[in-house]
Amino acid sequence: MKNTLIKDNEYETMSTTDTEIEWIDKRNYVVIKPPKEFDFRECMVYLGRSDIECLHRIKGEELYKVIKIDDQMILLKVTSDNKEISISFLNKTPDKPIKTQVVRYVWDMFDLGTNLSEFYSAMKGDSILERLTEKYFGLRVIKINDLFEALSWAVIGQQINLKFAYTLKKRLVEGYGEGLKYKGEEYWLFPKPQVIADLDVSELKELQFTTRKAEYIISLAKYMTNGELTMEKLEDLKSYEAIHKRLLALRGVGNWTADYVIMKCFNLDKAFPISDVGLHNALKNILELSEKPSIDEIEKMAEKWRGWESYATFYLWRSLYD
DNA sequence: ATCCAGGAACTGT
DNA sequence: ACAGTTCATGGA
Repeated sequence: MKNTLIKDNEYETMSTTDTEIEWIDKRNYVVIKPPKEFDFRECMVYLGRSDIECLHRIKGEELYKVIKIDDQMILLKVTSDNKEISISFLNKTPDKPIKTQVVRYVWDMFDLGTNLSEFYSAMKGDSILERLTEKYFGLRVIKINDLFEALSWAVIGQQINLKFAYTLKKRLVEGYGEGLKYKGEEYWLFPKPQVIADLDVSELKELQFTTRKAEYIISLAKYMTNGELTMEKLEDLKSYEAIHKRLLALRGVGNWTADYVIMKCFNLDKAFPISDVGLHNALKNILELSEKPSIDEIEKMAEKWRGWESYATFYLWRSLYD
């Protein structure tokens, strides 16, 4: 992580694996320069899809979220006019090394390193996606930087309606996560696997988790705390296929969960939760079908999406919130 | 009341 | 390999 200070009030750059992040340190806030294919409002529509989401708060066009870096709870307010993304530090102004990590966090959360123009040109001529890429121009896959959170959230969402899924997540977060109070409101972090690993199934059943969901999440937490399952180990596998196979070996993780997690935690845009009911409903609506399309039919439609299945899925999900 | 929900494991063939 | 069954509870 090298930072080159150029001049006061000019962008300094931070290199990532594939791009450079341009940003400015303004003391109690920082400014990031996003790529031109970025629309903050479109991303906020997705972020605002549940009114009981507990891991961030939306007020008007402002996103509030607490994150933890180097053992410090940092409450962020994120806003953007699409030319700049501004990140304000509300509860404390961190030092420079922490700020660089916050910049990376927000950069990754909005998947700003992906070249969306490539996606858009690949979708030209596609009967479904071309229209969506125009309609939702600048929408980016909202990532989850915590593998355990992504896995747990996917397990929670298995075979139950989304509203109840959010209720379960809220109970888990407020029961076992760390919170920060600021101006009368609470902000939460997703629980650490170390905490969940020591729970008994009965403790999660009290929150109305089913026995299976409780078993899955506790065993995933154990794998993560004993080091069998880490982000680093998965990244070392490199390919989508290898990571997918590794995730499938975990109890409670099937095809849908593996693809969902890869989509939310990795920069592998071919992850494709093809069995997803939301995806099916989006296609049914857009194509004005009387029944949801079959997997075979979706595979046929998705031939043109090859390499961009995650983004195609995400744009279809977005269409559910119009 | 009935059906389904951002599925996955288990069982039997 | 593949299809059918079970899990389990809330929401519309």
